[in-house]
Amino acid sequence: MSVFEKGTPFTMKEKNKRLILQCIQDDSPLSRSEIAEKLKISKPTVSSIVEELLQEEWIKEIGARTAGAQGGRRPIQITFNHQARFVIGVDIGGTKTLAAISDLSGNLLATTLFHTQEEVQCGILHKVNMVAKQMLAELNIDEKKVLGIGIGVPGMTNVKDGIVIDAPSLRWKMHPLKHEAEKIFPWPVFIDNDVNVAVLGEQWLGAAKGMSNVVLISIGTGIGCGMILEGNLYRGSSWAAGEIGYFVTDIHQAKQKDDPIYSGYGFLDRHAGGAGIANKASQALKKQSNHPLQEKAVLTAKDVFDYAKSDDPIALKIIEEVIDHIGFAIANVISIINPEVIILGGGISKSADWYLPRLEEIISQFASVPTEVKRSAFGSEIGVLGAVSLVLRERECVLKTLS
Amino acid sequence: MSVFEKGTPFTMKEKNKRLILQCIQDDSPLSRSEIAEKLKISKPTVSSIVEELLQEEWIKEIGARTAGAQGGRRPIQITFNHQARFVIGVDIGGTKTLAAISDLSGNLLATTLFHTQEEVQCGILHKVNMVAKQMLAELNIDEKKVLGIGIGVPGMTNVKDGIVIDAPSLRWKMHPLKHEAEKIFPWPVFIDNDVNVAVLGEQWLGAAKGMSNVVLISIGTGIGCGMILEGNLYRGSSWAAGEIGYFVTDIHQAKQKDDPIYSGYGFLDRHAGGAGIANKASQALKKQSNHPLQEKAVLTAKDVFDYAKSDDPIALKIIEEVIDHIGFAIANVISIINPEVIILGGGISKSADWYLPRLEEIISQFASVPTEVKRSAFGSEIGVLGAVSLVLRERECVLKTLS
DNA sequence: GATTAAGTTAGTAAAGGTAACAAACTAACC
DNA sequence: GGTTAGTTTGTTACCTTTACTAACTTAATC
Repeated sequence: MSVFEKGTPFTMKEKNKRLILQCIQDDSPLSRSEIAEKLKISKPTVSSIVEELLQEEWIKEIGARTAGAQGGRRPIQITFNHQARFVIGVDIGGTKTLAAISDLSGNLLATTLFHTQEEVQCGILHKVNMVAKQMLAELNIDEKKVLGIGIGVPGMTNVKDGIVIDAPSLRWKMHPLKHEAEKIFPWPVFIDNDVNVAVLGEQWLGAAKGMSNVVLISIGTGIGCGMILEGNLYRGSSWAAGEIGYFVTDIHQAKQKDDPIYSGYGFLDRHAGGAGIANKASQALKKQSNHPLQEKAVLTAKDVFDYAKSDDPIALKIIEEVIDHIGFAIANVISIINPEVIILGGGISKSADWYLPRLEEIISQFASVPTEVKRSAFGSEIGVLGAVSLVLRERECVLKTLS
Repeated sequence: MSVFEKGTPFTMKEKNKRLILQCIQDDSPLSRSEIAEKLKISKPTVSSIVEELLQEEWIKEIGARTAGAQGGRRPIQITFNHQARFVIGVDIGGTKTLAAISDLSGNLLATTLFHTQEEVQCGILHKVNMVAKQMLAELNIDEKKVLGIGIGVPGMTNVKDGIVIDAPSLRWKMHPLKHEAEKIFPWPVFIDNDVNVAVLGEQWLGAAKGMSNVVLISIGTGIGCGMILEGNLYRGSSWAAGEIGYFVTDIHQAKQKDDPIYSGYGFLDRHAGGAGIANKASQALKKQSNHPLQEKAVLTAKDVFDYAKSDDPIALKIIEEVIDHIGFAIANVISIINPEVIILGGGISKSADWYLPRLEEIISQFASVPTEVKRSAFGSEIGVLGAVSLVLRERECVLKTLS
């Protein structure tokens, strides 16, 4: 697709056009002459390509700047048109689904939230299509100006064939989501794992802006990570990269016969994931009497966290162990990947401030190189932002649409 | 360097030229017309580029094939000229250094081995230069036909600036090897970590031929791994990727106060590396009497392995623990990287047959996806082969030399 | 008005594409 | 067995696209 493309005058021009647009997007406002200087492309070439981009509305002229101190003609300022095209981002979660319309700079112009489960029967995608069209109508955006729709899915995904291999919370197995979506939407469809999508978002506009090597660790029901390596999402040879829920951080415990094995969950999931925490807590409470948590009908990881924060000894012991497991897992990730930064995402990242010092202690002591750990820069919108970023990345071919 | 290159008629031609040469290298013999068909480049363009490549001796015409069944002009067969240029590969090891002259297909035409330590004083590179020139003279190869020299170094290396950050066995710290080499050799110089170089070799011609996602795990004095991800060597954000010697596979043991810490070595190095094995064995023997290993003045990991193979209980217990640590470490690598294959390299890979079943057992039980584990396809020549591959990869610009 | 910088116009060179053609072969036919 | 039709390879001639250089116009400052 990219490497094996032959060179023709046409591809040559496409390349230069993309280069110029990118340059304007990064450093606007710019004049034609500044672009020529920056990219070392001759002024006539720049002028002719800029002319085309203007016609296609990718860029705008915003009048002349004052001339330099030594005089000369005033340069015509050119800026990127953030509203040239739009992208639809969708974050399908186990409980809630968020859909949004975004411009080319990641400004979310409209969002709609709905409960996933209520729609899972008659088709989440139809619901998405409905709310998307509604939002587009309200914003008065022509459907033809939509570059594509990006969908983040909570499960392992074969991006190439567009198949969701396994998404337990949606009960999808080998679900041909992309194919199905292409029948419904009039736009190009791109799908990926929710963690991959999240790290794309953080690298585009969040805690890892512009970095080339980024790992986002998501701790929720299970534990997983998304990785951007050398600027590109790394998905592994069978879409299973980043499955650190399977990390074994204690070989003696792993080898014990009574260490439980649930299919679809790994050692770290069981010992540090949300479900594992709740499980451990209820086991510990059985041996105990008169504990306030016993009154809860359904025990969640959040409950255990809350009690730990208020220094409840039982909860604290559990959480400390959990944090240790996570800390060593992160240290191991650092040792093998050597990222610029580790970003904490997922439900548990909300209490990050509380346990971050302990994580940092473990990392500084055991990881191969000291590495910064940050929490996610976004809240619930990270998923849709990442989905938008996915579309923009995969559709480098953007310029071909209108030219 | 690659992404930000503008498109000009010249770059366009370079691209097509490279494409055609690659095509011939992969599938020779080919005719002009087959190339045009394969690459969808017009016949006149192919002819003119082929003409240039012939002039530059990158390819050869080897006479006509018989025509097809339906008649027609006999196609002129074109093959890649493996001897068009040559590459020098150097593998600097802690004890021995191997230098070799290779053609473009990885045939080692001549090799020279010498002891590293004897030359480390007055300069390994001068010795390399001497033997290289000698080999070139014997093979009657013009110095100008050497594309470059690749050097594998046993330590962390900053490839961009050409600085060896830390190579304990050579006592190099922040050693500007590339700069020094460029003063000595009349050829372009490329350096990298020995493990990175090894995985390049395996992916080029060995156990991972043509695969895109490969991890080579090297177990010697310490433990490290080299990774090819999406076809490219992955080196991390500060040249520290693959430092799995720092993996912690047992958090309880790691947290113990008496778990020793040597700087430059990680948890896994200490518990499963060569030095760690020898250490553990001598400790165990102190509590024992009348053990044949006690007679050894210097205890090596190989000794312990040999005794374990002959069912000596003390050695066996140590080795079994070591294999477990390594097995879980590999399982963790698989879970995060999801490579197509894991290759075992380094000194200990020689006894791989013996412990491979146990590794496979651990991996199938604990890794996120079942993954094949192979041993290295090469012996001592893997380092120089990889170094040659490094030069060929980094010098994609090959065609610019003579054109 | 001289100077300077921005942007355009005119002409040239480089590269790839298409179409037609020569070359070289097979096969069938008389 | 010689001739002819059909096929495939590789080349030649010409066209189009694109970028570049150089000169020029425009619109500022001093």
